[in-house]
Amino acid sequence: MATLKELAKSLNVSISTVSKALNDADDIGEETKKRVKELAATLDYKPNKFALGLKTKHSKSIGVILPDIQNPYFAEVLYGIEKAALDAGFDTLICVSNESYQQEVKSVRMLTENLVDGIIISIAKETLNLKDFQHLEKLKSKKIQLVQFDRVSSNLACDSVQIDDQESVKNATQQLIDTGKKHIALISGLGSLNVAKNRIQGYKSALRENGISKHIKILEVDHIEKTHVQFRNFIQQNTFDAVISIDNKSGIIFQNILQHQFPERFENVKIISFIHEKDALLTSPPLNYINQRGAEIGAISFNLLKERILLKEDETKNPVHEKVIASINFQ
Amino acid sequence: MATLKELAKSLNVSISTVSKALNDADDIGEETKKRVKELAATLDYKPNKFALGLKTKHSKSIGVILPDIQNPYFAEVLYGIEKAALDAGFDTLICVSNESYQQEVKSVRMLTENLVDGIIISIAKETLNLKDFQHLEKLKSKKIQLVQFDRVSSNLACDSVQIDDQESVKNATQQLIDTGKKHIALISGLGSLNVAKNRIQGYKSALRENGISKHIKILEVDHIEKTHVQFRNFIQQNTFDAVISIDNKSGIIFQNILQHQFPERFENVKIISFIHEKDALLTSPPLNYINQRGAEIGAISFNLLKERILLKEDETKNPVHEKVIASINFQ
DNA sequence: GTGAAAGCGCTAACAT
DNA sequence: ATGTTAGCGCTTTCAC
Repeated sequence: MATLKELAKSLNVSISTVSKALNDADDIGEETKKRVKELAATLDYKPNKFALGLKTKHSKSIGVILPDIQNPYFAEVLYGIEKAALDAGFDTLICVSNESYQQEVKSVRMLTENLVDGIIISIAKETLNLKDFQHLEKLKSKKIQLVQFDRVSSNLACDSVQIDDQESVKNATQQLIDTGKKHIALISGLGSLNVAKNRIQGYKSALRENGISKHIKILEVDHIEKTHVQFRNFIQQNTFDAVISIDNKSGIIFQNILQHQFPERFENVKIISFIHEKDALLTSPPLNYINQRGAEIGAISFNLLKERILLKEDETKNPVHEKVIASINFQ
Repeated sequence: MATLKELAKSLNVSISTVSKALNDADDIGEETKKRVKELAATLDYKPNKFALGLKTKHSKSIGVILPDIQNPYFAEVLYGIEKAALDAGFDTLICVSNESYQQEVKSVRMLTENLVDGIIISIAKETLNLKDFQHLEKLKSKKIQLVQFDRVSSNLACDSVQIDDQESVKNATQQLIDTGKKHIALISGLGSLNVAKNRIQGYKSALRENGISKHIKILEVDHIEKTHVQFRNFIQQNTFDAVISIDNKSGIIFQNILQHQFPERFENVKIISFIHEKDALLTSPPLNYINQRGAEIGAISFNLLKERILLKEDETKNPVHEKVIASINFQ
C-alpha cells in the first residue's frame, strides 16, 4: 500500500504538500495538485484508516445492531442502510443481538471499542422488557450518535424512524371494509411489543370508526411453532371474512391451514399479512402483504445519523421522529 | 477513554512499563503488573484500535461477503462465523454482494481498505458465471487470507468449506428409497450453480445404484416467481411418490400446490426440501428438510481463516477442503 | 525491573 | 506556495 511518504519521495515534495494536495487545500498550486493526484491514482493510493482514525478521532464508520438477521424485514432495512452508508463513504459494522439483552450490551461495547461514529439500532425484545437502556444512554457521553428504528424506546433522547403502525393497519383494515368485509379478525405472534399494541390499536379504531367494533376479534399466538392447533380451533369456533396478520409468519401458516383444512371457507376470506414481498409468494395464491418499506427506513435512519455525525460540536438539534406509512399490496 | 499515558501518570511509571505490564511481558515485576492491571480494570481501559492497527498492521478483524443475506442459510452461516470470531476476539465486517459481480468487487475493496486480516466469502452467482476472480486473487499479494464456503471456485488456491452436496442428496434419496419410494422427482430453482450439479448428481447416483435410473425425473424452474403454473403442469403430467427440492423455496411452494390443488395425491407423496429448519414450519404438515448445518460451516470457515492469519510469515500450509455432510430431518 | 525514544501514517498549526 | 514539526496511542528496541 502506497503511503504519503512514498508519494512525497517520488515527487520530490514534502509529505504535507502531498497531504494537502490530496485534500484540495487552497494553499497548494494547481499544477502540484494535478501531479500529486495523478500519481496517487496510478499507485492506487488509499489513506490508511488507522492513521486517519488515530489523528481525526473519526472512523467514518457506523454500527448497526439488529435483533434478528433472519427476519427479511431487518435484512431489508440493513440493505437500505448499507447502500446509503456506502454512498456517503461510511463503512458499516453489523451486529446481531438475537433479541438478547446481554448480546446487545456486548455489541454496543464492541462497536464502541471500534470507535464507530454512530449506531443505528432496533432494540432487542429482552432489552425492551427489562427497560434497561444504560448501555445506550452511555453513548452520548462518548459522543457516539444514536438512531433508533422500528423497535423504539421513548426513554432515549435520539432520532427515531418507525412505520406508523397504527395508521398503517388502520388503512389496511379500512381497505378491507371498503371491499365489503365486516368480520375481520386479527392474529398476532408479536407478544407485548409496542409494535403489536399500535397495530392492534389501528385495527380497533378502523372498526370503531365504521361502527363495527363489536366484531373485534383478536387471536394471540405465543410460540409460532405451536400455532397449527390454535389456528384450527380458532377457525372452527369463529366466523370471519377477512384476517389481518400483524407478524411475519402467522399469515402464511394461517392461509395454509385454512386453505387445506377448510377449503370451503377459504374462498370467502381475504388475508392480509405483515410479510416481506418475497415471502408473499410462498403461498398459492400469494398473500396480500403490507409493504413495510424497509429499505427506505434504512436510508432515512442513516441520513439522520449522518446529519448528527457531521454536526459541529457547538451545534444542537432536537430529536426527530420520522413516521413512515406502510402501503398495502393486493395481489 | 483512558490511555496508556493516563494510566502511567496516575501510577507514576512510564508508558512503556504500563504497556508491558498489560501485555504480561516477563521483564516487569509481579507487583507492578498487579497495580497496573487493577487500575486498567477500574478505568475500563481498552487499547485504541487505531493506534494498535497502525503499529501492528493487524486489525484483528475479518470480512464476510455473502451473496444474499435474506437467505436463512447464509444468515445462519453468518451467525456461526460471528460467534466463533467474537470468541477469538475478532471483529466481523459484513458485506452483501446481492449476487452481483460489481458489488462483490466493491466489497473486497472496502474490506481491503479496512485492512481486515482475512475474508470469508461465498461467491456471487454473477461472478461464478463471469469466471472473473481477479479481485480475490489480488488478496494474496496483500497478505489478506481467504476462505471460501458453499459457492466455491476451484480456481482459487485457498481453504474451502462446503456441504458435500452430492453425498448429502444421495443419502436423502436413499432414505426415500428405503421407505419404499420408487418414483422420486427432483425440482431445482438453482440454475446452473455447481451446487445444483452436485445435488442432481447425488440424486441420480442413488437411483442408479438401486437400479431405477429410468425413473429419473427433473424439473428445473427458472424464476421462482413464475413457479406456480409450472408445478401444476408437472403434477398433472407426471406420476411420483416422492419429491426432493434442492433449493430453499420450491419445496414449500410445491407442497402447497400439491396439497391444495391435488389433495388426493398429496397423501402418498413424501417431500424433502433444502430449507432452513425455521421455514419447515411454514407448511402444515411441516416439510422434511435437509439440515445444511450453516452454523457449523460458519465456525469451521472462521477457524480455518484464523489458522492462516496466525501462521507465521515463513510457515506454509496447503489448502484444506472441508466437506460437511448434511443430515435429513423427517418430521 | 524500568524507562527513553523511535516510528507506524496521517493532519494541521506554524514557519519560511 | 511549500516545508517543518509535533503529536494522535501504541509497541518495541535498546539503554540504564
